[in-house]
Amino acid sequence: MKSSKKRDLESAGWKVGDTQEFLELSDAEMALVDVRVSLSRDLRHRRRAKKISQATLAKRIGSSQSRVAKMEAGDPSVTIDLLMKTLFRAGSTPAEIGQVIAQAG
Amino acid sequence: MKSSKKRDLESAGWKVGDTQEFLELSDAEMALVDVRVSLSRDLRHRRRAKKISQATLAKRIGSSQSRVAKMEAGDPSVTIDLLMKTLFRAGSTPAEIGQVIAQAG
DNA sequence: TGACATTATGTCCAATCTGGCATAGGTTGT
DNA sequence: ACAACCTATGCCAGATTGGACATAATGTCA
Repeated sequence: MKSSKKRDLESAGWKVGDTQEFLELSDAEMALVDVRVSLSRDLRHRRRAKKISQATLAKRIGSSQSRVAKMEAGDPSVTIDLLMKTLFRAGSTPAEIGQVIAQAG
Repeated sequence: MKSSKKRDLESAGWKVGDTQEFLELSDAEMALVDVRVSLSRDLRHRRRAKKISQATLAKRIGSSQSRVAKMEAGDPSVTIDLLMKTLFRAGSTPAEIGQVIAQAG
């Protein structure tokens, strides 16, 4: 595990702790985090490409600015289900989302 | 919406009701269901390819037979997060999962 | 048919999630 | 510096989820 990735996870709000404790994040769980982070970034890129604020996007998709912020931050309180639902609502296709996931990690 | 798809959703436990009520399932929500169903089928195919029972898989990934059954059935109580976590635990790669999602629908 | 394995369905409840609110922090333009 | 806008963070109540258990339904083989 590269320490840069550990910093990424920590800064995103994941309880990582020291190296020992870090091992409790199984491979599967880390892969899930990678997927979540990839979808988060995609959402942010797409919103910025449309040049709209988090608040505007939130209103359009029936959520709140704070939750959009957490989605884009890859916050642990955000599920992949919510991210994918949001991306679909924002117009993404299964092919695009699949592509993002295929390149996660 | 093809009535065959409506039957599929109903038989999978989704509250669909009549046509009017059915419209409440937005495009985004239906896309999500498609993703869920695709991942469900992939999980079942992979388990059968390994020739192991739901109970055996459940034990290996730290879940229960009933939940594995619900995962494979695309039950509404199963999230995409759980399906992806299960697939990762079973050895799938992001590329494989992304491919499945890209072809959902 | 009977015995056994496998899968499906229903329910429960602790844990997790989500929209919303409040507010803090940050950025931009004047 | 100020105002206006945008983003981040903390929190909460109501809703959803997931492992577990029981049990029903289905499948398989002799």
